[in-house]
Amino acid sequence: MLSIATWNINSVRLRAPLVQRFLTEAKPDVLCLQEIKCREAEFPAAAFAEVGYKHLHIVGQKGWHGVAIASKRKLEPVEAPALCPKGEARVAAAMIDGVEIHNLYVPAGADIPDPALNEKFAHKLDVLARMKKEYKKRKGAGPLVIVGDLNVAPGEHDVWSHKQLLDVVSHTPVETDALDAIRDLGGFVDLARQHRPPPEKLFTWWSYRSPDWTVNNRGRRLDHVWASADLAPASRDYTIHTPCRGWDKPSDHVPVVVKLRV
DNA sequence: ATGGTTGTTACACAA
Repeated sequence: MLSIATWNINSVRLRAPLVQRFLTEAKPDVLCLQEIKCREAEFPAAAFAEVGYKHLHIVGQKGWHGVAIASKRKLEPVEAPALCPKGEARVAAAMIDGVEIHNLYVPAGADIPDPALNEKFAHKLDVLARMKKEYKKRKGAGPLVIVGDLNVAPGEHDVWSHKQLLDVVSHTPVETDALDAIRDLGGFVDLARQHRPPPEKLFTWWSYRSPDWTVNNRGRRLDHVWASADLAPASRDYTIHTPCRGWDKPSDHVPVVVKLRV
């Protein structure tokens, strides 16, 4: 069995103790992090080694973005698809136990859902378009898991209010259509919905801009785990670690873990 | 309808 976790940590240096707690309690074989917000040399590698995660593949930059894969098992970095036109640290790829893992951090896209008025939204759509092209081309080329903060809540049960979020970046039709197209043309299965089909609501993120995240449960499912069609039947479990949102000084995202029989 | 919080950085910006 191979268990893979994904978590947007919003500064891995600030939250290294939380990561240690999660790894100690959940014990995934692999943890994919987004928004580490540091360079490779600044990554708190000792904190990971201390709890058994000695294999690291870090793609960082100063201050913002940045992704990393930490593993108990041997990891072989592989070439990541060029998804960001600005060359920001948004993709890390590795082979672990014969499974290719792509750890992605798609731009949030700021507030105005119009690419003509908002350069960041245009950037987000550009990254999604590159994903579509790359993964359509790669289809059928071996077992692949895509994880990460894709910053899109695709379905109406992936947000607290479909109607009220239709004009809100992360749930606009241009974004949700793009994500659906990437998944379908790439031949991927959304493991969350394989295990927990609609109409169950599933959230992995709750905004900091609310005094109490538990009030009205106004979340969104921005963090995803997709498996290539050949691998999806090997999926055995899908868990959202919601209590992590209530830990001291939390990330606004919580970890998601899948188990694969490989 | 609006504003709300957090992290990194340097005297805002990104989310």
